[in-house]
Amino acid sequence: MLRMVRREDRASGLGGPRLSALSVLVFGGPLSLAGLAAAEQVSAPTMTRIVDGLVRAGLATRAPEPDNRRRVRIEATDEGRRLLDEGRRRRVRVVAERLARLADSERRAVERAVELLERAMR
Amino acid sequence: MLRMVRREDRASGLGGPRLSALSVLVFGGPLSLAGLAAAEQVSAPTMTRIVDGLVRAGLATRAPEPDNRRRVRIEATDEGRRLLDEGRRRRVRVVAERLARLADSERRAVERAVELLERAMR
DNA sequence: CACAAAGATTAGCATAGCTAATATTTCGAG
DNA sequence: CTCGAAATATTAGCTATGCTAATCTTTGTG
Repeated sequence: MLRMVRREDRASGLGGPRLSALSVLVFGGPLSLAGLAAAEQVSAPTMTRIVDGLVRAGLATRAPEPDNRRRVRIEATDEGRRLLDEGRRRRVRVVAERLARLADSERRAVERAVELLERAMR
Repeated sequence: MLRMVRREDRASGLGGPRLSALSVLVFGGPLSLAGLAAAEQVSAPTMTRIVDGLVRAGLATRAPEPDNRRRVRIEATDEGRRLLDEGRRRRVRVVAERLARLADSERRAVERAVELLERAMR
């Protein structure tokens, strides 16, 4: 999901992959390991260790699914949600400050270009 | 310099940091280790090892500077230049194909927005 | 000459990426 | 109902990247 670690993100103490996986859990809800690995385009063993780190840090929980105990259900904790919200606020603030330098009409032009690019790149 | 490894880059067999450092050498010319580390915003020991990899792969050379032998001069090889050019062609082609979906006026609107954002983010 | 400063490397640790091999649980065929 | 195959996750073992602290080499200076 997230693809880069920016200066504003480093305050969290988490590396990019953990932060990114956590954001999938927070904004997309609980997932199996395979689901999370697919969402992050990473192999299952790699995701196992990223989740290890999140669980150790108290940012996610891991428990076997009751229906099918081959699967694990990975879920963000409240602390994980809080950490991510703070990170997002920091990020948004940095970009918002810079966008505020543009005139209203210029900002509208940027919005329009974003729409065009989203359509073209899809 | 480069910040992400895209699908189109992986054909090179190089990871993001090596590819990125190589691009600095190719487009910016030879540099000392400290110079390259600063350009890539990475510590000197980290850059030492990235350069190790480039040299092992035959994509860069490392030699002591004759004037001041404390320094090393790191330079891209012809093979390094070739590899990077091919990667760039792949990348440019992917984006160009998608941009071709836009009408001329739309593409001009995107260009204008890029200028605005470059100014605002600086 | 002796010692400090500059520049690079080495040592040692953690995170992330991979593939191959190994549990563990579930399902299906007979 | 049992036994083997499939599904899912983890472990093992490798490489690459990131860091700081310690070291080595070269240069400059009192």
